[in-house]
Amino acid sequence: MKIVTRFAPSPTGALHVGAARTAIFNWLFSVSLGGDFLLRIEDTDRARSEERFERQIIESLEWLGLKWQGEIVRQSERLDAYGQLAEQLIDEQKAYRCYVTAEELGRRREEAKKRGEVFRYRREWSQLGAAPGKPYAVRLSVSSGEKIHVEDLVRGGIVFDSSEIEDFVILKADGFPTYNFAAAVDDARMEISHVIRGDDHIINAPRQILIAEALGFGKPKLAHVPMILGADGKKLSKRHGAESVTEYRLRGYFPEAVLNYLVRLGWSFGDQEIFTTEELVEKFSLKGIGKSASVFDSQKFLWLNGKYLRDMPEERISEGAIPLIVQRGFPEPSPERLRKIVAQMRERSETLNGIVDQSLYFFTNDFEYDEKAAQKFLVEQNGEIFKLLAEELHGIEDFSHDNIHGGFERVMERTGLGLGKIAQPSRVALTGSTKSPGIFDVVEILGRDAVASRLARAIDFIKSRNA
RNA sequence: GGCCCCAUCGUCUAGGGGUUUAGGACGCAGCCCUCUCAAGGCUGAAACACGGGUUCGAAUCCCGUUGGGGCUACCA
Repeated sequence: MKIVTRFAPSPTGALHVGAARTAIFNWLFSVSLGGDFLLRIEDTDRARSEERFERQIIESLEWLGLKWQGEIVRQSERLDAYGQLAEQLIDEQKAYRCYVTAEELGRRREEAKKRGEVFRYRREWSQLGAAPGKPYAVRLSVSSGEKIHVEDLVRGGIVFDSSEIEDFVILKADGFPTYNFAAAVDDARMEISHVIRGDDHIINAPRQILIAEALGFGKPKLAHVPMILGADGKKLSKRHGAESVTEYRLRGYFPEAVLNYLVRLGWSFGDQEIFTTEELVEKFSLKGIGKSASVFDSQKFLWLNGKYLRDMPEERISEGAIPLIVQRGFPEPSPERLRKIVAQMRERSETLNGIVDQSLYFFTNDFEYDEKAAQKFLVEQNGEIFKLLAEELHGIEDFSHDNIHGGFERVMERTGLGLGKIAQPSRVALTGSTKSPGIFDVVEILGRDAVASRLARAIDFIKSRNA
């Protein structure tokens, strides 16, 4: 059997990490088995679907490197097909027109709830309010008292009682299919062999099976993967903060890291934490998927991204950093200088944005002193050190790490102080804070002029403060 | 409420009857390295939800309880 999977997002928002993981699982499954991975846009909710979301989802998929085969299928472009199939079911008496409005139904549901009853649509209401030309929905006739067996590749067999399922709508009054109908029809039409989707769809499985059976279509194999929960244990959603792939891209995460983190949420391969994409393709299988929901841990995600950051070819980091630097209003540094900054900062950051945000003092002399740091280190006796240091560094011909080290050594000799006593105040004078790469590296990257002016600035600062 | 799913450290997970003093990872704590911060290395604290079975033996199998989650739309 040819393996065909699909990712079927509805364009009602950015690509959510939960949806992204579903896409990743489908993609990995098909790629690892030499099958096809298709993309279908489920834009049957006219009110909520927007084209910009579709574009955003596609962009995220491309960014993650999830390539699909063939044309994108849009359900909104296939209205005729769903309509026809619905008509066919009506002709075969497997479905019928329902004239009861959604509002009326809502009212009845309310009432039933008040009485503590479970509301289920009854066929006898179908002619309620029927009139020529009046809009209607199409409902599937569901006979009660039957067992519907769902074979799930992750969970095993699940049995539903058809009595629990009302005659649900397959075609809305606006002529659009409902999710269940469109999905069942398209999965068959696109010859999807395996449907891998979130746990929250388990409940839809029997309905889609009913539709496929009514239509005489084959049924794809099903695999329901556990959901991703927020830190509060609830279904991950907008209120959990950064939850879209776009968001993480903008925060300076790498696509490989996003892929790696997401795939490990709910799937595992022994003890392994880090996977290249090639390894994932090689090692992925449905067997590794767990059954319980997982909590999205942004700290581990950050750590993983940092891991990738430390391993990544330098050029790629530099390339990614340039726009961020420019975006913050600084001129683009020379490649050599950027290379040095990146080499230092990649050890101290987790994301691309982190690198840039933590190295602002490399790009401007006009930075603020950290208040506590200034309090402690920009004091009278250190002013003398800055003067000596300025002298020693000024005389250095070749402004390299080793020669700078020598300059510091001479200051140490002249003052009788240890390196720490000199480096730390200098760090504050040069970077405004007590945290930075090694002081010789900082000095080298800054260059003679910036170092001189910053030391002078610190000396002035001390003076003005004492005045 | 009804239906469905799930249950190993705080979190992601390994383990699927004896190999287990339950392993790894994030996070946390300590130590080492060290000019600070990181990175890196080492060490530590930290879990089989509970109750019944089955079995010579159960984290592993079964049942129940409890807890959590999902769905309950002319949303997907």
